[in-house]
Amino acid sequence: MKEALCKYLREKKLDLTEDQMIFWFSLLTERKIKRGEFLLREGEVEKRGSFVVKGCLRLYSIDEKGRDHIIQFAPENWWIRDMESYAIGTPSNYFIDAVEDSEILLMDKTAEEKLMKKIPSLALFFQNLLFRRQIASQKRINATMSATADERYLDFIKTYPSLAMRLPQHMIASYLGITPESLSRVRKSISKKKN
Amino acid sequence: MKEALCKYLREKKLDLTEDQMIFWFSLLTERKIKRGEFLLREGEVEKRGSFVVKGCLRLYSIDEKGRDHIIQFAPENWWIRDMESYAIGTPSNYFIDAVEDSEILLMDKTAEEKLMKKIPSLALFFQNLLFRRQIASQKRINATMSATADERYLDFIKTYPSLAMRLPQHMIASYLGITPESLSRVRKSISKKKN
DNA sequence: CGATTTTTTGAATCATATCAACGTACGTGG
DNA sequence: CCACGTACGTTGATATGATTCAAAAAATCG
Repeated sequence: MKEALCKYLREKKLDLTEDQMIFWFSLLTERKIKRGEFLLREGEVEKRGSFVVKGCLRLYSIDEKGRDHIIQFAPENWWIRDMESYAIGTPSNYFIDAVEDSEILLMDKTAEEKLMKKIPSLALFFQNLLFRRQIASQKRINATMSATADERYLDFIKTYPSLAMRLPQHMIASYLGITPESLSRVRKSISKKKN
Repeated sequence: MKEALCKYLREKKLDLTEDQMIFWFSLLTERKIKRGEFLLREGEVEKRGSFVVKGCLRLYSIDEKGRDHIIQFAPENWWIRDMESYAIGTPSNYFIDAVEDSEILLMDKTAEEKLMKKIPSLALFFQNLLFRRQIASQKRINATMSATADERYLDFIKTYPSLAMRLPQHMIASYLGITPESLSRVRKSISKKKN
């Protein structure tokens, strides 16, 4: 399972020595989780991050009315965790579970700290990931304010075409911040326009 | 003007030596900008970040219909820039201007790189800022999906009470992603409830 | 295959937007 | 320092996009 991470790092052009890789791997835990299985529940403290080798996870909240709101999807080669709970140590307001049967690599906090200390180039690499995520979040904030549901949906399938294929529609709706019914209507009106 | 930065760093418990401070200051440019003056316009490339000593800046987009959407406010002791344009070097989709007459310290990209290399503890400090911003962005994304305009407004004045006092209402509306008219009604209905 | 989940559709409703008008506050130049 | 003009905030009437609830149709799973 760990070769997947190797391959990912090569693609990201992060060159680590054999020793560095082995050291990193020694800090990771492999795990398979089934669709619907939880990695984090509201109220728990996030103590680790996950790298998705296969499958897909999601980070989401559930509001007082019982509606869920997906903050992030994590398909292959994505990292996922509740950063707030992880960083500050407070009980999480979010859930993380598997959207599909998945294979993941877990890295806990002490492991991460050791790793960053020992391999500074990795620290830089993770910082870059954080940077990109922040850029993406800002775009998403802007999009929810300035674009209609149609536009956001079209943008979603353009940005994440493979996700749009594999995910159930109600989850895409949840990510877009609309109801499944609305998404269904959006799709209908779009397909009309195309013909 | 630079003492303001010193004070800020002390509050943040970032201990730098005299030499380090002097080195940093040598890389900064002081500037005063008047209300309404631009620091960045759509189409330009962001080449620097600003630390606000006094006053308030804002980062916002303008959509095709001419409506503006405020992504971030930066009052005293905040850093502001269009990270996307800054990091990737692409033309910005945003504007940055002064909400009030302001005093700022500018740091350009080469300065930042030099600084991070020379003072690693500062790199860590900035990384922490980025972390916190990401957490805040995630919360904001979640809020726009799960909370009503009323709730988001109440949350805003709770989280940024001093900003809520100084800023014109239409800007708060723009930040919340609603129209000024709607905010006016939201405020009305809230004040009714209180009596 | 049946059972469960997901998607679609319809009708009523709700939150917010839009447009227009009016009053108010504000800062700017004479 | 006042008067004027512009920007800001409020209000009303109406429009619109999205939600809600209910139910049927379609897809998926065991």
